[in-house]
Amino acid sequence: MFRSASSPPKKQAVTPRQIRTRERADRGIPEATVARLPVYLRALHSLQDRGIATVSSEELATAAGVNSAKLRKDLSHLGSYGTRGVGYEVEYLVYQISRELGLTQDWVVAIIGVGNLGRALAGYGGFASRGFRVAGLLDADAGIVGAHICGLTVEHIDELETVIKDRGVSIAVIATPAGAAQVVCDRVVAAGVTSVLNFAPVVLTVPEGVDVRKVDLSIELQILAFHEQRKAGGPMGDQAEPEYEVLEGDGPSDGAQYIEAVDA
Amino acid sequence: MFRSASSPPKKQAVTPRQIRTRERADRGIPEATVARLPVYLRALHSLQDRGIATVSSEELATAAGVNSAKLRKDLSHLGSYGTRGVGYEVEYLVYQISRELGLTQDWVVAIIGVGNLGRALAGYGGFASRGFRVAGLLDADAGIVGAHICGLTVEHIDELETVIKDRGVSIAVIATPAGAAQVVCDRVVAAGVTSVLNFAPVVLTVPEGVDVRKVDLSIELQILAFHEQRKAGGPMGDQAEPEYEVLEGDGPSDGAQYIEAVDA
DNA sequence: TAGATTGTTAATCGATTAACAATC
DNA sequence: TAGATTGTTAATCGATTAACAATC
Repeated sequence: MFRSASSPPKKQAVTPRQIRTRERADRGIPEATVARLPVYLRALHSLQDRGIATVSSEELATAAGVNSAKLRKDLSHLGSYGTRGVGYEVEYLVYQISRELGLTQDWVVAIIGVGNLGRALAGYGGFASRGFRVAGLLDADAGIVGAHICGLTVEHIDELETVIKDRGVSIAVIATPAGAAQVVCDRVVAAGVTSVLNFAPVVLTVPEGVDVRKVDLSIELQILAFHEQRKAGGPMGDQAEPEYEVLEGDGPSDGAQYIEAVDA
Repeated sequence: MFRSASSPPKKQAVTPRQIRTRERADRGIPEATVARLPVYLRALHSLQDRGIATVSSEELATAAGVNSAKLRKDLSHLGSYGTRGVGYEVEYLVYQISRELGLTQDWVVAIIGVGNLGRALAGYGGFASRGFRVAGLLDADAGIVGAHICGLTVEHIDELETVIKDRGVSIAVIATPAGAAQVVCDRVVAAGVTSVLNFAPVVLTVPEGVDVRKVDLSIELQILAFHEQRKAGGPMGDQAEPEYEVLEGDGPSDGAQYIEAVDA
């Protein structure tokens, strides 16, 4: 507060790029950084468990699987929470990252679809410890409704709107079959939910202002397969290099030779 | 083949940037593109199911949830598989993307850890239809070993190396508790696996040449919470805008005022 | 003070996007 | 030919990284 209008920075020409960068920095934290904060938080919790009170960017970066420049850059978006020559105080950093991520408050979650995946999610210990409280399990299958899972009773999907409104659900986890996902999504959004975590293998359509994140087991495997194929063991791994060199600087319609390579 | 040395492109100065871009284009497909190919493939399969034979970049992009320029750019990395004025032939594009991702061959998968999550993965229909064959389910719990799940018998973790080698497993899916994940990972890598899909909430350390992808349920929720917090409903949502304006052009250590805002 | 480590700068890299020439 | 749509270009954007001044 008391530092508001003090000591303006040295006067200098400002490029459009710099203006945009500054606006972004002021407004929020880069998406890539947000996605890594939970990873840092987990590493910090692990350090806490081991009774470590202070950590350097180098050590924390290693624990989180990133390079230290990236870690420092990421943390600098939150503020100056380290001490030069010393490092970061673990407990303080845990608090700051938690607050930034919104984990100092509780989030009420409903899981829709109580198959194996829904059950796995309901029983996942990582939720409760991070401020996520599962307050509803819903399913369309009458054979599952009424079952007791992880201290909750499975309710019928007809109760969806009631559950969301009465219990203040703000995050919906969709673990239904693909065919039901969009309908369920429309209903939770209509009931006021603005954050959806989707495990169904479909692209959900939502109105402006609603956030959807997608976890797709099959897509991850397909990405692995792509890279696996390129390794020595893959059937095309050895041919790839010379094949591409022949094409260097060539025009479009390179595609034709791929087919030949496969048919041959 | 027969187009190798024909018609060199117009002579012109080439910047270092262009050289790098060309090298990358020749060598492979950008990671961001690879990650989207499975999404396009799914959308195309859906079109096939509906009997649609041809699709424009605009339509396919909408179905996949991306913009059409990005889609065309992505597909251009594979080759020229469209027809100007017409669009893409669905069946042909399915084939080309499948081949590029390595889905025209079968990949043998082992799932380690047969809790609810492992079971969900074992039963996931999206695998078999994409060329992934689950050939092993392993667990350390004697109470689960021997159980029949999705046509497979759960085997003891002691059999891990045998299963991997005898059945030609090339992708390991780790669905164990956090504490067991690194040990299991070390073992599958030692047995020859070079692609790992990790569901355990830990950062795995692997040697050069081994690919690890990570799916973390808790991290996805935390990212959602961050954005949810910034919306109108969140406690800071309304204050954020004016608060930031005061800081515009101010020096470092902006962080201090965040704390004040919370404490106040 | 000397050593250590942060926070920031600036260069580079990779990804996105609008626009449009090429061409069916 | 006229209309439609691809494939490519080039501008812009956002992310990564090494290097180092600031400073504990």
